[in-house]
Amino acid sequence: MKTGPLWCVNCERMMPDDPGHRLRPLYDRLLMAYGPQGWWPGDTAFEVMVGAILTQNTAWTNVEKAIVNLQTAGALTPAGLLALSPAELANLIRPAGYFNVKARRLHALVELVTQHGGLDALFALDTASLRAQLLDVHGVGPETADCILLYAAERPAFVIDAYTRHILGRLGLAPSSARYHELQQLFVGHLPQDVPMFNEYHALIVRHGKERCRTRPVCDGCPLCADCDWRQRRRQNA
DNA sequence: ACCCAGGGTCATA
DNA sequence: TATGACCATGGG
Repeated sequence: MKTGPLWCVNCERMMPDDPGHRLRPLYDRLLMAYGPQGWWPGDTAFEVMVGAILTQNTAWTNVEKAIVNLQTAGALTPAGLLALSPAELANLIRPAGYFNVKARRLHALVELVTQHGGLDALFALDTASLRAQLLDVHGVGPETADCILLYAAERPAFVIDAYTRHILGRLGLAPSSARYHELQQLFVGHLPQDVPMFNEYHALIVRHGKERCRTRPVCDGCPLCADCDWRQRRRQNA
């Protein structure tokens, strides 16, 4: 990725060339501001996988209702979920929205688990193979695959979402045209491959987004704007 | 009434 | 490659 020098428009000084150098301080500041987020909410790896599908473009509060319905129906296991008809499953997950689409996606995901003879066998795969298998499932894209890798299989996969793109853009750390893999490499390439830290980092980014998106003026009390280091913008010529 | 959430797929140009 | 339509409920 092309990266020019970073210039703080507030304090008028140069920042390190590599935007990746800002990612550790960014994490520290988010953690300081919001504290540990305790992700992922869910008791089992399978429940996390189900939640990863259900939360696609959907508020988590709605997902919780769907999870409760599945739990009550005994459908939070591969066998239990597979025992449901598409219509029954769709009805249970109705509160999460897109219920017909997501019912099919859940069945496809369970099919992958079944093909490998269970979740333990599936998660015995190396990370690259597991990610490829997940991406083969209809309805599992890069973000959902990495959510499952990180929060269910506990692999060092950094999750990129819309909030991540927004924050990186505002801080001038990546262009809006950057692709998923490029943004992911920015994090993976400049941070230790630490699963609990990746876990917390993404959760903090989402927390920050929910906390501040559309509820307050952009820089009013924002923990990322608290000192001038965060008001940097890329410049062509210093 | 309007906007959008912890996305992904598919059809077009 | 890059947009746009579509899926659908619930809370602000």
